[in-house]
Amino acid sequence: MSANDLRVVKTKQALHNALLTLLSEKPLENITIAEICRVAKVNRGTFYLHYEQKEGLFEEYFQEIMEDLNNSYEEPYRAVTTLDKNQIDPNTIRIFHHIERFKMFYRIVFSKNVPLTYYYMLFDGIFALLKRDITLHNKVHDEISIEYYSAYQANAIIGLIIQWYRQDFVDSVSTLNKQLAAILRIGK
Amino acid sequence: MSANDLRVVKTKQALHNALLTLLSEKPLENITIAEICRVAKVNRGTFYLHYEQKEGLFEEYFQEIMEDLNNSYEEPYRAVTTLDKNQIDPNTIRIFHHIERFKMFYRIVFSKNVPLTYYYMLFDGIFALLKRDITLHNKVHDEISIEYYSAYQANAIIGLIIQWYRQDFVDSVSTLNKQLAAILRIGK
DNA sequence: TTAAATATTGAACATGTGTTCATTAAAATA
DNA sequence: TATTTTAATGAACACATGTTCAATATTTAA
Repeated sequence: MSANDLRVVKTKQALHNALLTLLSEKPLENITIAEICRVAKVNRGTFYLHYEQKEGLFEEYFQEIMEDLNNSYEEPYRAVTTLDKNQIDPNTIRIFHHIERFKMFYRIVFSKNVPLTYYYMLFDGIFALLKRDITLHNKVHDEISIEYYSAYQANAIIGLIIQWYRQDFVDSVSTLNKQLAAILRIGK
Repeated sequence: MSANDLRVVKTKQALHNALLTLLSEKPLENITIAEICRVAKVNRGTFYLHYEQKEGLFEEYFQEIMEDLNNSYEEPYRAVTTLDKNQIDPNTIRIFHHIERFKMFYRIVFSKNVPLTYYYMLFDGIFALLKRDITLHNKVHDEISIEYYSAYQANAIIGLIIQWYRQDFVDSVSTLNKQLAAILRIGK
């Protein structure tokens, strides 16, 4: 099943559109594979040729979103990231902008009936950014494992995002930036 | 459906035992409701009288486990918790002992195809413990929301647990305790 | 112990899941 | 363009899901 084959491209596109259409009507958990295929006018067997679950289809979108997250840090802004408490500037923190930008998706990612997969995708993304930064500035003592330290910091940030999500993202991006900056300032 | 009715008690017990039996054979995701009912010798319709999904059944176990977590902190040990970097002593941190004790369950909780529900149950448990401790010692500046701060710290600890889980809990409890203590010591 | 209350059962139904396989249609390539 | 390659289809299968309802069995309470 060559990814370049026009038939494959057309089929995936139809499935993508169908999922988007259905997501605007109801939550992912209430959408069935049979339904997606009916809307996409694609044979159900064909779906299984490309994906195992409807979650795999959503995952393809999410990967694009994770690329946006990475791109945020290719800019001169890279920051949260620079966990140096003395230099941090709330305005240079990009991650909350990213979440806000795609909050429609993150509402799905954080909903309680969805599998942990997406959570791990986000975790891995932030983990990688932080690890890169921590390694570059190697400001970690010998006794601390960079892996554990990165996991700690990455998930801590997601903790803020969870709290934010649970209030349906009512707080502003700048509130989140300030909270994080203040928290990091405590241990100074 | 009175929870005291002997028939209800017997039915739930049968379903619990069936789930445990099946979990020793295969992962939760591969277990079907129909299968649980066959093993439990309970009518499938009866299952739906008490639960909506197989996940609800697992949730009942997990609630007991969360009680163990809370009990850990009713002892004079309460600690992680006491996020005062100057006083922290790795040996007083109980949470990793708890995870180790129930690692069979946490392997399920953290597996990627399981719904986020259990993650949130753990998060809420740790969140509550930390919030209580932070409030008691109110060592937080005015600019920081206790909610955000608690969410940050709670999820940071879960970050360590995720990293631990991903290596199938090979590291010792004391390694985890030392890592956390060292990380907290950084911001001192 | 008897009567009333109610949890469980079994059967049935429409729909979804995941898989298979021969047939058809569309795309790649020569 | 003609030929080869291969993705998509439709039909069928066994099984799971979620729901309904009258009949039955167990428990509770009088």
